[in-house]
Amino acid sequence: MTEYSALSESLEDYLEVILSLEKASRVARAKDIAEKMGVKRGSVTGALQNLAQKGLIHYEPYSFITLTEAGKKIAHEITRRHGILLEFFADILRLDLKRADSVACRLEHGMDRESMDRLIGFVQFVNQCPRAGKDWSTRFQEFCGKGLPEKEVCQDCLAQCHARVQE
Amino acid sequence: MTEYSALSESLEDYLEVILSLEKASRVARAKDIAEKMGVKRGSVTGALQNLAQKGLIHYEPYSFITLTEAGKKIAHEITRRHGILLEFFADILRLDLKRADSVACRLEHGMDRESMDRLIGFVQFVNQCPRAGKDWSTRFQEFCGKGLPEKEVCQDCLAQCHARVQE
DNA sequence: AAAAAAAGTTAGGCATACCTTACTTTCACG
DNA sequence: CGTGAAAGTAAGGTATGCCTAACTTTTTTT
Repeated sequence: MTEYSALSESLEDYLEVILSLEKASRVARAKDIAEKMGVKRGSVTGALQNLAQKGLIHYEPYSFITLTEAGKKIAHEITRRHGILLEFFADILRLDLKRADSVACRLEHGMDRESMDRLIGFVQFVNQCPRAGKDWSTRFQEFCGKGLPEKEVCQDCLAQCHARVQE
Repeated sequence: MTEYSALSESLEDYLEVILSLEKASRVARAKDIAEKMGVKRGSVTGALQNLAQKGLIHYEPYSFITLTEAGKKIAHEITRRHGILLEFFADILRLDLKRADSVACRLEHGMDRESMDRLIGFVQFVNQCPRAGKDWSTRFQEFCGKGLPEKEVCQDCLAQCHARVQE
């Protein structure tokens, strides 16, 4: 049991941002963290001290910042949550990328492991189950604008779907 | 445009709780609010003063608490979000009620209007589209345990689905 | 290598949102 | 009707998380 439930949303965000900066530039600089987080440089220092004290980053004043193994683990977990939520909102709910990303960002902290696993499963299921799939998501998009179509259209849709799986 | 985005998550929770207490008992008492929120009685007073000052509740020290029209509107909005999320996590993702409720509670503050509307649409779509529906959710549940079934099972599933819509 | 610019830190402030303890009001019942 | 328990409030404390302004360190530029 990784006891990181103690991390605040804000600190989770910091870890996520540090990970993404590490990926992009090998190390994270306070200025870039501030920029990505939308906070001022001064606000970053305190957060870094906090994370360092929790053993999640390597931090020496006036030097570069990297994640520890423990920090990396958490950052990956958050990033994964973010990614799945993004996929759900963008690919399944068909929200535009920007909005999907922003809502993923806000929800990622509220998802527990089990709910997350279910959501992952659901995204996979929609991708793999012949009754769902990409074209089904497109149907959903149409549904959002016009509601359910004529019965014949539905019958047709299902007939095609049926045919496809018999190949 | 109802400018209540300024409300903190905590205050949104207070409104939601007050609404549910009003429904149950016509008025909300500070003690019950404290109990439902899982905070101490003393913490409630400050929140109530804050809400009163924002014009969202009728509040006189030592007397009962009711929502103003503005407060009612927000409380209903939050409650609606909660309900939809609950439905999604319980009926579609098939999480048990308790967990679905707790995750709904945590996510409800992060949902914006548009994402909410999409999710509402999706829940409706899953209920109405012949390719989805209750039995499809059951398939999902099986998928969670065992993954996608044999091809023949899928073909069979779709054949039945097809037959149903031709009735 | 010195000065200027950029990056980072520190210190002090503010708002939220809890807590606890002590005090006040209300209400119910004897 | 008056008193004690329950409900409510007030005051003061803690932690988070942001801000600004002033200061220090580092890096760049000439």
